[in-house]
Amino acid sequence: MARQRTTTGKVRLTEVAKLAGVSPITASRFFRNPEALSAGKRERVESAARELGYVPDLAARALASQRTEVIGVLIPSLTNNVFSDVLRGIYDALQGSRYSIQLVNTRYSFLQEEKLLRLFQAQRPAGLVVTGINQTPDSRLVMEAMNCPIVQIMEIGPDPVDMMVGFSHNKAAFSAVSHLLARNYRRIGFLGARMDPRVQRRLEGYRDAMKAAGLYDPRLIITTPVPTSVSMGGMLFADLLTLVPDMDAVFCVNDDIALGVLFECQRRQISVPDDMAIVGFNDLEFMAAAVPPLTSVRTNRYEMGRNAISMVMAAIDGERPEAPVIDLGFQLMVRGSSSPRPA
Amino acid sequence: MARQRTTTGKVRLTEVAKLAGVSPITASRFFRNPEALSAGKRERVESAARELGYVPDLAARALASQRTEVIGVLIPSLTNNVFSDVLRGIYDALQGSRYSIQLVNTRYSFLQEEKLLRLFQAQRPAGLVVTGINQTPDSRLVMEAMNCPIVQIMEIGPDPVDMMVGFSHNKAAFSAVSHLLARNYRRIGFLGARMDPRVQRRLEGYRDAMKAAGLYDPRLIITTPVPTSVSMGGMLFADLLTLVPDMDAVFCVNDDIALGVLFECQRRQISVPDDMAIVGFNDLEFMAAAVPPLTSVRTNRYEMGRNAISMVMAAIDGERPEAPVIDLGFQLMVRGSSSPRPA
DNA sequence: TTGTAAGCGTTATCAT
DNA sequence: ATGATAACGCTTACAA
Repeated sequence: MARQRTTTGKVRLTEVAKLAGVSPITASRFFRNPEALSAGKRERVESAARELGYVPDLAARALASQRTEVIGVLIPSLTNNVFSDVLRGIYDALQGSRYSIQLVNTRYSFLQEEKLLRLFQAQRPAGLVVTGINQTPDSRLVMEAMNCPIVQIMEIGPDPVDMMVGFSHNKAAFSAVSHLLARNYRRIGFLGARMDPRVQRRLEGYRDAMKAAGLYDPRLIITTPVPTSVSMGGMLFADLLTLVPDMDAVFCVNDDIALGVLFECQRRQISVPDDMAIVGFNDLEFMAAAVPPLTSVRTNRYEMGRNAISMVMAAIDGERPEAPVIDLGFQLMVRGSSSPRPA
Repeated sequence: MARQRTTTGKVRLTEVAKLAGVSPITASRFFRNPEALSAGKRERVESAARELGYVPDLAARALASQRTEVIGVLIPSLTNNVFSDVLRGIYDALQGSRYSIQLVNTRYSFLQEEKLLRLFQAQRPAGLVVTGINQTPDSRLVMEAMNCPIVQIMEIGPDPVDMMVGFSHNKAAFSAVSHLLARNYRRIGFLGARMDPRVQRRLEGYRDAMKAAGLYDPRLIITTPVPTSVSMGGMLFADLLTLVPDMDAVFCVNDDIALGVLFECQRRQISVPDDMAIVGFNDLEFMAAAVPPLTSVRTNRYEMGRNAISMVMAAIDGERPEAPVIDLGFQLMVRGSSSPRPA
């Protein structure tokens, strides 16, 4: 009748406490706030724990305390260089803190995102970092119910769930295209792949700039839903050039595409920038090393990750930022691939 | 005197059970194995849970059941393209399973790795994926004490902690260098950055091949502990070429370095492969798109990630692979950058 | 198929 | 600074 659980065979806090000659709660305090103990007990608990090889049980801790030290992170892709920089920032900001990261991959799917948010809900994370600002209504409800600090990253917009760190993709693209216009390029193509919400906004920025200059022509736009790659850049460029032979510049939604264009130009002996200017997006490391060096829009990905985690950790400690939305901006890195063109 | 915990305000399993008119354990079974309930109770529990907005508490579950559905993954870097492919494989293999990933970053530090392993120990993960085979003795002790399936990935060797999926970096490098030798290149440089254990083994493979051909010359080797990058590739190449002006080929420990070499050759009007052959390592996507296309060693990174998780999940279910060590091999992707050279 | 009873290992609360 | 007690929400073991 009585319960006969197979004994865990695991060292518990109680046993450490017994060996140290203190109560369990004192031993518990030792692991969370050693300063709170008298020097004598502190040492006794410490040596008892070491002697028994005690390993605290995080699940028990989470259940008893009703909180965890896990920060959930939702990103849409792991293939993307862009997110590896964000992640680096995230993990760097974490360094030395007591938090750990639970990273999940939404695969650019809002339904997947919704599922994963529900999973997090069951986990009571201490905080959450979510990519983008286009969550489904249900996702928003879940997030609002979660009662923990949440930072939306990569872009900014009105109506944050809680906090935001990012920049305006629209403005960044507008600025890149305006740069080409200012340098006398006129027939500027747009090359886009895997048109996620942020890439869509870059397209809007392109359109705005071209329309403002009275040079908008929908034939200059080519996109594909397929994931991005260097070779895809070459292909898009080749296709567009066939349709628009007088194209004199391209704005690429990312640097991989820009590199693919450069290679395609080399292959076809198209001189860059004399016959074709190239501007990329994100400013990955190779852009400056290319021949010619490629102009790009630097986005502060590492800082976004770092800031997001700092904001979450601060908010957990009750420190709210002055403004809930942080615009990290962007910088146009002008290089040889978009040298001024004679008018 | 009695405990007055601030009520959680949270819907518990008990309440769902009460509303459904069943015992808590029946409700519990519904969430873990709905088939085990009679159709009537199943529906009543389901609607009760929905009505109350029940969210299970994973910590309570973990404590009561003494297990979690988290697989821990330790990787040394997030900046590295190589690991983003491994991660993609990992997350793809996970899709649809009940497991989630806890990803941690060792930063190529064995001490950090040891710390993180201890942290995992407190978490009772269902399984573990660890990068490389060079853990510290203490790390090995922790892993052996963890009593869960463990897969070491990226390389293979004797004496696995539990299971392994990878390939021989030594053989892969040997094969790449042998290819250059077979095509009549003689003064083959070695360019290496961030010399982690696997890169060290590639250096050994290079040495073995050059020695076997009677062409080994330590002056042909240049390395740096600094992290890898495209521009670093250009710099290493430039430095080595100054020291060894008659160099006719380079074996680069990764593709970023190879791309940097290509750009540097373009900059200096060194013809590839006529004046300089280039071979990279990993076969990132851009290698085939470059001009000329760059020869590289394809490593099955995605498959390593996928296999690792499949092996862990199978082992959790008691299914052990026939062999504990899986060699995924490599393929030499021969392209224009290493065309045969007239003898 | 369903239920009863007893914990899982820790921490919050209150008191000293 | 330390301790006694009662949970935290769920599942295991066993019985029916």
